[in-house]
Amino acid sequence: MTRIGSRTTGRPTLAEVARLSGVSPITASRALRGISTVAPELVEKVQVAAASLGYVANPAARALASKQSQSIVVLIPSLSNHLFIDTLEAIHDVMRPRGLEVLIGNYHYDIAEEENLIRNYLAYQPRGILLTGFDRSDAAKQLLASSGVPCVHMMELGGEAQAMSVGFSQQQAGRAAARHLLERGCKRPGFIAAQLDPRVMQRAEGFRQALAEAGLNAYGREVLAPQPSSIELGGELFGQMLGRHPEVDGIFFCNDDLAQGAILEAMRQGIKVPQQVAMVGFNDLPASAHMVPRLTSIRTPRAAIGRCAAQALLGLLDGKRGQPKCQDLGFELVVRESS
Amino acid sequence: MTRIGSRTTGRPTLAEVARLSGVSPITASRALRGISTVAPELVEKVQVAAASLGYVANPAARALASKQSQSIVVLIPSLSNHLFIDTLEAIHDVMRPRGLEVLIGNYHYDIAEEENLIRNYLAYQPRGILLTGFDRSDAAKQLLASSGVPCVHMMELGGEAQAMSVGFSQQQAGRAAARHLLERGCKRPGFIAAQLDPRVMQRAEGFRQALAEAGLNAYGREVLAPQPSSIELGGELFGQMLGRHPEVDGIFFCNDDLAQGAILEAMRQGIKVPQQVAMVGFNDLPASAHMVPRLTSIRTPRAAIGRCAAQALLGLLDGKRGQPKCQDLGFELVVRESS
DNA sequence: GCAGGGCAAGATAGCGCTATCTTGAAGCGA
DNA sequence: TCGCTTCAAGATAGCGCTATCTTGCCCTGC
Repeated sequence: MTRIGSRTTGRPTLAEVARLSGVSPITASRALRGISTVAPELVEKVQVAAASLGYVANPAARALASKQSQSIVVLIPSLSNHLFIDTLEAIHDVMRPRGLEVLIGNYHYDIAEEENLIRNYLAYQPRGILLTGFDRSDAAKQLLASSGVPCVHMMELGGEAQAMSVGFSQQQAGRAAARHLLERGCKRPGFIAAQLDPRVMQRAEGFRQALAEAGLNAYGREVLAPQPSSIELGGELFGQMLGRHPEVDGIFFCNDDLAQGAILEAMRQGIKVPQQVAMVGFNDLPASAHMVPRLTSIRTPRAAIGRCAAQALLGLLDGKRGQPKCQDLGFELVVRESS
Repeated sequence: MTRIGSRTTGRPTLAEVARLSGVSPITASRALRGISTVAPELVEKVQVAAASLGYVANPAARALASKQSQSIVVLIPSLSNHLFIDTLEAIHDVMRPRGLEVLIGNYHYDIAEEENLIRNYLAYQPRGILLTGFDRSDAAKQLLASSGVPCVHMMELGGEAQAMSVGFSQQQAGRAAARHLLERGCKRPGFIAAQLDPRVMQRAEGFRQALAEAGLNAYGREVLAPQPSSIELGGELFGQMLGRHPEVDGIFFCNDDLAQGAILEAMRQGIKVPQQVAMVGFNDLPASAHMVPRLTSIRTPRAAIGRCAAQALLGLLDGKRGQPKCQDLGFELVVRESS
């Protein structure tokens, strides 16, 4: 009879599996972990016993004994933004089949909150950490470095010399947008951005560079807002742009939702896109291809970044050598009706 | 000197905190957990020591010793759908300040996968589980029941007698949409749906009931597709509706993205909304208020459901009695230009 | 035939915490 | 003053696993 009221949980333990299959607990442990030194017929017996008891190993005990959890941590700056969802799902798709739990930390674009999350999540002894970009507090970097937990950086490239990164050049993407507008004959291009996180500012920098190279005033027509980007804000900022710079004939938006809001606002105001103002978005969100007019956008490999970053991390865990430090997955200008 | 190469992790332990503050480990443990039987000056000393060492308790050890993790599990059918993001964020906002980790399980609308996730997540000995709806395998229900882990069901109401639920009546929402179309003078209303999960079908049922009560053929004009809903699919299904039932003069969409796709498709085809076809969406997603025409929709309390469900679960954990079994948070018909 | 190597299986000893029991000093009334 | 309760603090004993060391068997080869 089971002892009721003891400190036990009622869940079957490895010891019970071992007893049922007539081996020692350590052999049962090895059998279930697929360690090859166990005889095939014992493995079979143990698996049958485990299945019949509905045994699932206690992750806490496992983590404590082995000094390693089966979890990996992903730190992202926002969940409400559709962007990171695709990346997260791809990460899940890679990690779960390997039995790794994905712990998600959302730091709401707040460096201090990120540092805090890192401190707390390191206590879980994760197998690895996936980070967004390179912009974090020195204390956070210090924590990560001294923990020895493998890290992969997503979205941006470069960063610290030793850092592993999977992403694309935000700056080049900004340049590509500018060049496209110029090629389409825009003489007075403008830039609308929100959130103003480091990646947005890199795109802005690329955009400005390309304008400067074309002999235009790089900072001529910009409307920047610190709040999170949204369709609603896109309409507003577009209105502000028209008020301040009525001559604008092409706009690059740092995110598609802003551009979508602007397209809808333009329709309300009877402004013709692209005849009066061309528009180029960023990220190629699902709605963009269906706007009227369909939105030209820079498609970013969000899912691929998640997948490759996850795989790179697994590579680090398996001790694979010779992995590239820096994976540039590029981006793609998808030209549609709005430009 | 610390022993290198031993089985230890290098992270500071409770024992070190205790040594540094001159108390026993158990007293340090109690001090850090805020257990009131420790003298204030000792608490202070322990906290100072912990801070100076950068001590963060090992969750695995804590979970193993106490038979309880500091995590709660949320099972949702999809992440890519914007719907559950709002709910998830609200749950996080309630749980994290209480020091609870949120483990997210996405079962991709697959009952078998959900059962599997439940089996695996129960091994974490979570403090509680938040579930989506009531539609799951008997084995899953059995697992949950015998685990004794408190559960709260989100999105739908009712279900099993003992179950705690926070949501709204999907059926009533479907009725409300139908009644609104009828009030607006629609004589030949139709219904477009995708995904066809249980909640969608409940809305369909409510919609049909209201039509029947008005003396109309309840199943007259329906276009149902099993694949996930999306803007693109909305345009397609709208096209199918027009092909099969050209007389349709008002459509209820089971999700806003379908309606958005239909509005955009209507614009392309030169079909006037609402003059030729009125449209009513569901969920009031962010873009809906900005469509041209602005989309009438049924606003669902997604964030509130997450928040209330999380609070209800905390209530169960704290052993609060007399909580309502069933919290109906209602919904709101937001009438805009499309109807 | 026997020493030695190889290797499957088991015994042992924790991992870093907390539940529970024990101790001892202080407080209090008779 | 004494015996009682009260309660802060500590000692002890695991939680359920796995790393590591040990055992003992079998197979070689000379």
